[in-house]
Formats: sequence, structure tokens, C-alpha cells
Amino acid sequence: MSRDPREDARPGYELPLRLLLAFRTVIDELHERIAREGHPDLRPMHGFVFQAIGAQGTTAVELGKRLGVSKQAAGKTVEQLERLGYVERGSDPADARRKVVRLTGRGVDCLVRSARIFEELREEWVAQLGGEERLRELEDALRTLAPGDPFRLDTPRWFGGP
Amino acid sequence: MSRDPREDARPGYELPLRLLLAFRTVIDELHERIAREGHPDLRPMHGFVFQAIGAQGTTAVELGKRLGVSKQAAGKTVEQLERLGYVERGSDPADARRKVVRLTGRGVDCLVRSARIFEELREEWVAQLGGEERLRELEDALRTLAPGDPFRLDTPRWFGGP
DNA sequence: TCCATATAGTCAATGAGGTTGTCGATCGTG
DNA sequence: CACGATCGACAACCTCATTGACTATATGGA
Repeated sequence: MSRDPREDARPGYELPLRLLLAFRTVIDELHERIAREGHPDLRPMHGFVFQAIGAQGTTAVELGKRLGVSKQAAGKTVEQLERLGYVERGSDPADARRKVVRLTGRGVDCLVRSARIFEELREEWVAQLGGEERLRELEDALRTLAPGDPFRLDTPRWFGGP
Repeated sequence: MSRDPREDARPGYELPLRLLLAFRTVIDELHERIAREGHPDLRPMHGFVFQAIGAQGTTAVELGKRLGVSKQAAGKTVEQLERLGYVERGSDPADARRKVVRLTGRGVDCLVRSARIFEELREEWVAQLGGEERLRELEDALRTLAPGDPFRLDTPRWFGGP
């Protein structure tokens, strides 16, 4: 028989692996649901790109800075999302060099659905953990361990590495 | 003035972003330390590969299955790690088709150091959270949200996507 | 025993996604 | 007005994955 789990020594790698597994589980669940709602070709990365574009649109250079990639890479990503119908490019009357990238109706629909699904998922986490208070404690603990702004949009580049 | 934080509505996307940020913070810290101890060319992905190879060694096909990539991709990764001196390939006397991949002394050294650094980091998390009990609660909450085996080794492929 | 089939590893071609370098067009400031 | 900075685009290249084809070896059933 094993001892009381509260007495077990827990390996140091458990927490980071659990963090990643929980993140993967959440994101997979999000994309499963959003695929069922009419957006089947979205990748985990695209959510970050949509957030980086924002409601008012942006340019390739600015998008590259937010995502932590070169302007050329950002331009290619925009091109791909344009082919998928999620963004469109227009010219800026105030500056003929700039080409503003904006979300299309389909892109906005995707953002709206993502936000709603995240709220639904949050309610499910509250139920699983046994109360809103538990989820807040979890969030507080994570804030303590990693206090920065959670909106780091340079994540896609981070894992693969150069 | 903002209200008491415990009364604020928290958006549903906060938890997943915090999970990812905490994971990144931990892994970045691990690699910063292990780089200082003589392993500067390791990428976040390589830790997963070492774990997938294991102490007894494995083959390219088996490694590919564990990592969730093709055998060709696994073979190329092995080739790269062989160039860096972390693994070596030998033949299997019982099966002339198989070429067994094993960790070198340098590879084992890397695993040992990783394990020690993870233990050091865990002590620091305990101190930051204000007690072993808090960290156990955090781990328990994460187990509740994502109950599976945390040793999912197919992560490198997960984010980038096909 | 011998042959069919399955498996291990390698080579080649391709694609996605990133990089740097370069260039012309345009803006802003001195 | 001219010069430097900025934006977007094109090209060449790198890394890391993919699939397909091929050889060598193992294995199991007629």
C-alpha cells in the first residue's frame, strides 16, 4: 500500500509537466469546440495572432513586434489567414506605406466564440475544482510563481526555437 | 480605485494564459541554469527527447512513436543530438535492423543536472507560495483539471501543428 | 524450408514557418 | 527640399517536420 499522498515526496518536474498538460488540455478543448462551431482550420497559434491583431487592426511590422517575429514572418502569417478568410488588408489613407490588417466578419466571429467558450470552460473548471474560490486560489498561486503579464504573444516562436 | 481583487470578475482566458506563462517561466529558468552548468545548446524540446530515450536506450521508430513524430523526424533529431554529443548509436546483436540510441555520459549528466535543478526550483516554489502545503494544493488542482499522465512526450509537435 | 509480409533505417522531394538582406516607395524632420 | 527612417515586398536560405520509395532484416505460416 502506498502512504498517504500528502506524505509522498513529489518530484520537481511534476509541476511544470502538469502546467503544460493542463494548458494543452484547455487549448485542445477550446479548439475542439470552436471547430464544431464552424472554424475547423484554426491552429492553437492563430488565437494569439488574432489577439495581436486586435479589434482595430494593425500592420505587419507592428504585428511582428507583438508576436516576437520578423515583419516578413508576420506578413506570411497574414497572407495565410487572408487565404482562410479571417483577415483582410486595406490601405491607410493617412499613410500610403502602411497596409492595415483587419479581422473580417469571420475573424471577429471567431474571437467572439472563443471568448464565450472560455467563459463556459471557466464555469466548468469552477465546478470541477469545487467552487469559485478554489479557481481564484489556483490563479493566485500561478500569479505568484509567474507574476508578469500573461499576454505574452511571442509564444509561437518560443517553443520551436531558432 | 479598483475593487477588492477577490470580487473582480476574472476572464476565462486568464487561467490558460497563466498556465502557459508559468510553464515558460519554469522552463526558461531551468535552461538558464543548465546552460550555466555546461549545457548551453539545449532547447526546451531536448528535455522531452532525453526522457523519451530513457536510461536503457531506444530506437528511432520507438522514439518517433513516443514523441508523436515520424521515424524520419526522430532520426534527424537523433542525428543532431549525436553531433552535440548527447547520444550515441549502436547496433543490436539480436536484431540487425535495429540501431539502438543511448544517452552518452554527457547526456546522462544532463538528465542528472536537470533532476537536481528541478528539485531546487521546487524548493523555491514552496518558499514563494508560503509552504509545501500550498504547492501540493496547486498540483492537486492541476491534477483535477487535467487528470492524465503528465508525461506526454509528443509536445514538440503539438504547438507547431501539421 | 521457403516465401509473404511486416518492420527498421535511410534517402529524396516537399511544405510550413522562420531568418537575413535588399530594394523602392513614402513619411517626417531639419 | 533633402536626408534618414519606416513600411511592405521579393529573394535566398535555414530548420524541422512531412510523405513516398527503397533496402535490409525478421518472422510466421503453407
